[in-house]
Amino acid sequence: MTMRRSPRRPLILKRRKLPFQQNELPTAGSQSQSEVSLAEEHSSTPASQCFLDGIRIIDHHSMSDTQVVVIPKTADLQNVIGALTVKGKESGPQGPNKFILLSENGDNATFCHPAALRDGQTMKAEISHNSLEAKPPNRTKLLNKELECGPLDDSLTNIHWLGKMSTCTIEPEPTREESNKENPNTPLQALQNPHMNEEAGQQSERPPYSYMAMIQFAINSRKDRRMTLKEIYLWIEDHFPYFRRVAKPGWKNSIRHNLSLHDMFIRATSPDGKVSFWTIRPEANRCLTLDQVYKPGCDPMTAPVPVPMVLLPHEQRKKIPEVRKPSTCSEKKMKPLLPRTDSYLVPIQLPVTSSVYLPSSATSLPQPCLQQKRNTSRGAKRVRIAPKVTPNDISLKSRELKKEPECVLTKCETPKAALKRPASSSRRKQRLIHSVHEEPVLLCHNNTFLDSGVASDASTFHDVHDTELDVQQDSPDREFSFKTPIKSSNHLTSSTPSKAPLNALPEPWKVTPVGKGSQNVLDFSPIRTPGGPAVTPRHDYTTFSFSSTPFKDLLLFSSPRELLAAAPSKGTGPADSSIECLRGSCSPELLQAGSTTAVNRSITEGLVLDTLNDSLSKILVDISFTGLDDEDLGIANISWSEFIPQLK
Amino acid sequence: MTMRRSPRRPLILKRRKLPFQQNELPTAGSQSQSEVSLAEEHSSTPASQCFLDGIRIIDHHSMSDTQVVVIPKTADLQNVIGALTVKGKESGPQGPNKFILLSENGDNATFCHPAALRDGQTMKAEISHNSLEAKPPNRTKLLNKELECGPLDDSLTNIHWLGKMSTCTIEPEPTREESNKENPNTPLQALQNPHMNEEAGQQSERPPYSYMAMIQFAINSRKDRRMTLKEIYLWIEDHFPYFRRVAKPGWKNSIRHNLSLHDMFIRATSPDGKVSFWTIRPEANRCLTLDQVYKPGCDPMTAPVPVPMVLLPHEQRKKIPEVRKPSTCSEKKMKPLLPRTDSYLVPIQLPVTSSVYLPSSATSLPQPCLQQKRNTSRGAKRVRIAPKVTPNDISLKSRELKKEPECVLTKCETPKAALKRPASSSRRKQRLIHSVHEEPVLLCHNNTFLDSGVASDASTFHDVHDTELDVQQDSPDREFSFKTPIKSSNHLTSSTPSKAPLNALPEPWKVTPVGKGSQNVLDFSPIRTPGGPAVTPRHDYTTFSFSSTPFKDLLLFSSPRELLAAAPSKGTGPADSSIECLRGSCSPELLQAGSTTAVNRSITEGLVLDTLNDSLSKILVDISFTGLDDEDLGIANISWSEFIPQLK
DNA sequence: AAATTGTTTATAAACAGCCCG
DNA sequence: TTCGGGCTGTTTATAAACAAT
Repeated sequence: MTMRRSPRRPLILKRRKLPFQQNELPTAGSQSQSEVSLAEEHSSTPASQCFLDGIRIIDHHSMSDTQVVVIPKTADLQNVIGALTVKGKESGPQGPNKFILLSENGDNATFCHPAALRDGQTMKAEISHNSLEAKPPNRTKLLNKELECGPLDDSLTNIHWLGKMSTCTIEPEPTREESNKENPNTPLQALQNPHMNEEAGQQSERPPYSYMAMIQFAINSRKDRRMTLKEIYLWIEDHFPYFRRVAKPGWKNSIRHNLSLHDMFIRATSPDGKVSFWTIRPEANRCLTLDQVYKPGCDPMTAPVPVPMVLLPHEQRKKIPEVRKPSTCSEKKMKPLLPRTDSYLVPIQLPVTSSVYLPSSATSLPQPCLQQKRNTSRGAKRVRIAPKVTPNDISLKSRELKKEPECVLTKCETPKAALKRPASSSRRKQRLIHSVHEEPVLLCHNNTFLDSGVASDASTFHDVHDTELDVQQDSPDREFSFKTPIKSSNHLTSSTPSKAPLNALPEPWKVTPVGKGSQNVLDFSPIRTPGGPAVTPRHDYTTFSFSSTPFKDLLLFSSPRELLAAAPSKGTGPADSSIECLRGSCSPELLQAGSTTAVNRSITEGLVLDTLNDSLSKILVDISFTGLDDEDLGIANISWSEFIPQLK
Repeated sequence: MTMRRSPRRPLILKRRKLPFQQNELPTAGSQSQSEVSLAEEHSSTPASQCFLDGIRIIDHHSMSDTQVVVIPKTADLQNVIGALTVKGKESGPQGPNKFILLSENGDNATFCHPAALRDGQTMKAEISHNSLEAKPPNRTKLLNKELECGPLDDSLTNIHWLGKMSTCTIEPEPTREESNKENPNTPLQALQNPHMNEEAGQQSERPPYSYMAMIQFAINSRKDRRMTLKEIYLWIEDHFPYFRRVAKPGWKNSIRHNLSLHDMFIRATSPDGKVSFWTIRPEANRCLTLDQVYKPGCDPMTAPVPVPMVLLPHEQRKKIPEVRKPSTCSEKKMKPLLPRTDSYLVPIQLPVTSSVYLPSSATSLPQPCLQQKRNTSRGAKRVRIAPKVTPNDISLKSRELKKEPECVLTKCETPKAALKRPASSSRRKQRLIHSVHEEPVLLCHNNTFLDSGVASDASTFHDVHDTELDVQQDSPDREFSFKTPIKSSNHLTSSTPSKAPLNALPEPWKVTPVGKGSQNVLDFSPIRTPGGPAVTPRHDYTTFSFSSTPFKDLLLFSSPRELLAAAPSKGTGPADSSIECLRGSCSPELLQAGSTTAVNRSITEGLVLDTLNDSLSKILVDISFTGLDDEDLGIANISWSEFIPQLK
């Protein structure tokens, strides 16, 4: 049908580069407005940690190896297990290994975010007064206990786009209550509405979310955070009528494809094996819901975002600076709240005012760093494609900024010293490996093995590290150029098939590399555990108190101390233990599963983080399998030169 | 151009189901022919293991915690490190942790497969007499030391399809020697040859390999097993002129896409940071090369395969049984040597005669298990979609076959007993989780953590395990039916967009579930380490001598003992230690990286295994992060009922 | 400024397992 | 009962949009 034009992903999902401010503004909250309200409550009881269903894990007051697990009566066993798993992994080998499990009677779960508790305990009452979820009230109880997880906070909802949603979803077909069937109404408006700009156009625009995001929205809307495929379909159809009306039926294929592709989605089978649910890997789930991604009443394009990110002292985030080429009118209203920031590079985020996001296209960089036309600086570069460096530059420039000891190691030309682990980013792929030091592992000591969270964790940041290094080293020196002749083929030239190889670029500006020496790429993006909604602040930093390695400077920040200073409290006390974790003492799971305790991040980061999140596991596998850090290994560390003098 | 027909993946890559013989034939080599020759030499020195560049790791004759590493002078340091890494991980925490590194002078590397050593030592001389590699002699030295890795064995080459390749690749353009440019000749034959069936059609058929496979071929053809993107392009163009002639330029996009998508491919940057190479994760690399995938002179469709698989006593593998609907004449000559066997399920394989593969479409199942028309039994099912079970059936049927303790546990309804780890397959995704026992981890004991190869490993097979279980439990009992009405939409109905929803199936047979009780799904597919070419037999089984857990029955086989008995030697002595590894004592990396020592497998398995391989890491991450086996944990095991009586 | 390299999303499609009528 | 079809799930291919170099 329809000529099968080449599948076009929604333009809104286009990646754009949100440059990080790379000047040394300690800034943090320059033109702060007022949006801090969101999730800034509940900073008490630092040794407590909330999980799904309101399960809390508290340090025992006296025994360091023991923790108390408070389990609400309504909690699922699986959530208990999940929480314990997360906690256990988070705590690592040195962490407490005994748990005292207590049943919780009522609603004294004051440790957790109220929304999270509500989610677990009074969820069923939630549905009715949840007008902001914008979900058509029909089909609220599709299955037995699969209730919609209410919005965490009313202030979170009342969203522009959702508002349109709510109106439109109710109107089209009110008769879908009992019919749990799949596409009950696709026949109707399907074809007569191909342009979706007219009467129903507004409501049927393509949502600005990726399939992966929508699936997360759907799954996280459930109390137990699992959904069958069919329910995911329905949820998406309910909340995004585009898919019910105008989308081709292939969108379900895409949903399935995404479920299969991303290993953040895992399939679980009910105990009786009857149904299979799709869940989100708990360590990867940051519990994004649809109502979280919009700030109440804010225009996503211009309004500030609830909880902006911090922990990047110099990096200033801007919302999409340009007007986003106002063509394709269907996009104008579907502004994504979570535009891809800076090529998926997501900094750690602390609760600050929302204004750190530059409002809109108006504000350029506060510190103009010589942009050309687009005010994007080449700040945080994430995808680095074989940066050019010469050894000279390395030694020369490597101490420009931080002068970390590891920097030198990484770039060291002598193979012996180069026993670093291959770099890996927190992206899905793109873990750069410096081929000199391919597999540094030498040790087989007892539990330094897979357990070597140290090495694995460090490698997670290795990429950043490299980034900074490579940024500094930039000299034109290449042995063989990749220059390929223009390939005067009469059949398509570009290896990337593109619709218009003709230069029809509306905005011809380009960015010049600026001040490469002062780039602060923050690569760390800890992953939130499903301990209640994302706005829940984390109080418990005690799980990061590892003893393994001495504290090392975070390579991620131009000045880690500065970073710490800039971090606006809310658990700054244990912060450096968490940073230590970042650097070199956490196990991979800790990074993955245990980052619940990390600095509070904005929910709006979630979607972006999800990408990282989904990827992190893959990279961490590699880390686990490919390399262990040669340092921090303790006993099993073997000196290479001792054994291979001829290899020196 | 060309109307942009919807991208059509090569039909040859279609998955087909190669049913496993599930009857109890101890068989192993029923109608054995003669193809054992390939890699069956060098069964001496069982404690030696070869790695890249001819590096060998040998057990020390007296000290159990020590191994001797023999390093040829030509070996790269990185390969040394890689080998040690692999070996170390393979050995696991209990393995030797001391290495004596010896430099090897000449060619006394008798432990390794000759081809492997040749690869590492006399490689440069290899290129010239390597007519079988079918690589046009021009452009043999593209870069400094990137020499083509010669064919492992002359008997491996001389391939049907490759023969065509060699003739055609030389002919088209002899003038590409100096021009390292990218598409020097695409202009010429590009468009006038769109149907590729005529004069140059034969040589320009689409190769039956996936992009992932071809990239592996390319990278592994290099001595150092790394290639730049451009070299990958060139290699593929040289060896598969289809891409130079008829393919749309988008194929390069696909190459890049595959490189990014599969995390088996990692990008490494040269020490000076100038170039970035693409490499294959060493643990994931089974060193497949193009010349390995064809048996000398065998018709891939009908001829037996060099080293068939074993370790599945009852499962009988057939080559693609059907004639593969001889339409689309371009496919007829491009028979894939490695058809997708049984939905990517790859069993362990032992060196037996090739006849275990059923020759062709002629032979049905040796033990007719009531097939309908197609002789496919529902034997090894890999993708299981929420089979229905009733609790009654569980208890009733769960002991039908094996009566493993874990089976009962897995299906147990009481949450306490259900502390199993979520099931996970060795596919890319599809790790089934039984939601009751979501995160069984409770322990935080010292090195049982990420190090818990036991649990992780076990979980790798959990899926199979579940498969068997679920097979037994099959009763119609469902609470909510997913039945969706026929969706009388006038716009496309099927959620999976398909070209012909009209039932134009040439073969209308369907398979009936047969003898569900006697299914033997072998889910284990150890991954080969880059220790020389895949044909190299592995002698070293000592690394599997773990002490952790008592031997447990392999859930994978209906009778593990039988399986062991059926395994035709070649290291059967340590075989059960390896099986023990399979079951519950290996660390994930051992599965992943250390399976070098596992039973010898056919090179032809490689492509299929690659898929698993690429996936395994992802799954194993999940395993590492999500669950640890509650049994085999030793000290850290915590009784749930002890702590949560109220959850009982 | 343009081409190359790399990442990610979208869509189509083939196919397998499972269920149901 | 079997069979066919629909749903679910996995994987590959292709196009495309970007980003970074």
